[in-house]
Amino acid sequence: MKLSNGVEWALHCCVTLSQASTLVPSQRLAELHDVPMTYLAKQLQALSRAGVVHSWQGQGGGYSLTRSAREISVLDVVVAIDGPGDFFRCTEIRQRGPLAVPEEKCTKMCSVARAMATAEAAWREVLAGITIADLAANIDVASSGTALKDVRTWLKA
Amino acid sequence: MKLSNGVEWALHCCVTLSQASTLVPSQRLAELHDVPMTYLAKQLQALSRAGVVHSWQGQGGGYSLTRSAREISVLDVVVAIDGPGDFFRCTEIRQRGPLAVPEEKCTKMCSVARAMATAEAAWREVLAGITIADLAANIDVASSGTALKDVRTWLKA
DNA sequence: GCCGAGGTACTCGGATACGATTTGTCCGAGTTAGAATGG
DNA sequence: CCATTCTAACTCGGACAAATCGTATCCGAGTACCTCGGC
Repeated sequence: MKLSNGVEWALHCCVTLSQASTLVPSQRLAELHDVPMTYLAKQLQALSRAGVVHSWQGQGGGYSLTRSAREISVLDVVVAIDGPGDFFRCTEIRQRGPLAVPEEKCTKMCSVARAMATAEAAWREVLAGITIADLAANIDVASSGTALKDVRTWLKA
Repeated sequence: MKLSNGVEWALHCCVTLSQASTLVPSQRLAELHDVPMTYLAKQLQALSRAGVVHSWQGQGGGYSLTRSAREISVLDVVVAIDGPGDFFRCTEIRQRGPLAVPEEKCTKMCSVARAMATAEAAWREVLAGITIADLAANIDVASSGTALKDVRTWLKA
């Protein structure tokens, strides 16, 4: 099991957008991160559909965050790219085979599914507690405060 | 992103094996859960390689747990089937493009990768805290104590 | 000089091929149980 | 009757196809800016 590469790109793009004072087209985002423009566009499309970013067409158009970077969690981005589905989907094995449990007896979730759901909830909780603003702040600390400034400068050029 | 179906099968098989007083061949496990025998064998193979179960060849052979059900965590099984790799693998985007950070400056993990790693650790921690014995106990409670007894009886028949 | 219409260039959006990973299947190697045979 | 050998059936293990999902790409729809012409 692995997460789509698009998640990483989307997160970096959101951090970049949080530093932009103007709209940023996908061409420019792709250039900055050195990734295939056409494929990145697909991810941005997903972000747009999920309401994380807003798109503006036409000359001078591009993408912008729909709300403050502090209001966008990492989970929002992950769900937008990877879909809302759970890692683990119970196929109700207990209802199959010679010892099948009748459906009316299955009032509670299967214990296996429950365990996986609990773990997944913990995962989601952590991601929901981290915002794009947090990511940006950490990046800045790691680079001694130059990284975000460089990005802002580059975006204006 | 989704977890392999084999994980669910493997977990149920481990619960079943925890109730067995003798070796259980893959044919019988497949019959009980109503899944393709040949494919289930593949998952059991993975469990065997990971040291979760022990296999015995020849007539009267089959599988058994290598240790007590209380000593086997759900995480052990998941890792055995799905592999030890992380969901998220950082491709070091920060080292690419016009604003690439030189490698010697990358002493700390990327903040994006760190966020994902934290979330994944939380997920693993939950799964590491749940054992096959716990799963069995919960199944039994949900079925008013009949499910495991039925399994034990069926295994002897 | 000002206003408006038109064209053009640039943007995003969905539909479309390719590749990799997961899923599913098969046959061969190894081992044990049992039967047959000789003592 | 017992020990030994042989056979045969049953088990797992790794190697082999098919399907699904993620990756990558292209071309069309839409919009804003700029230019050009008329007033």
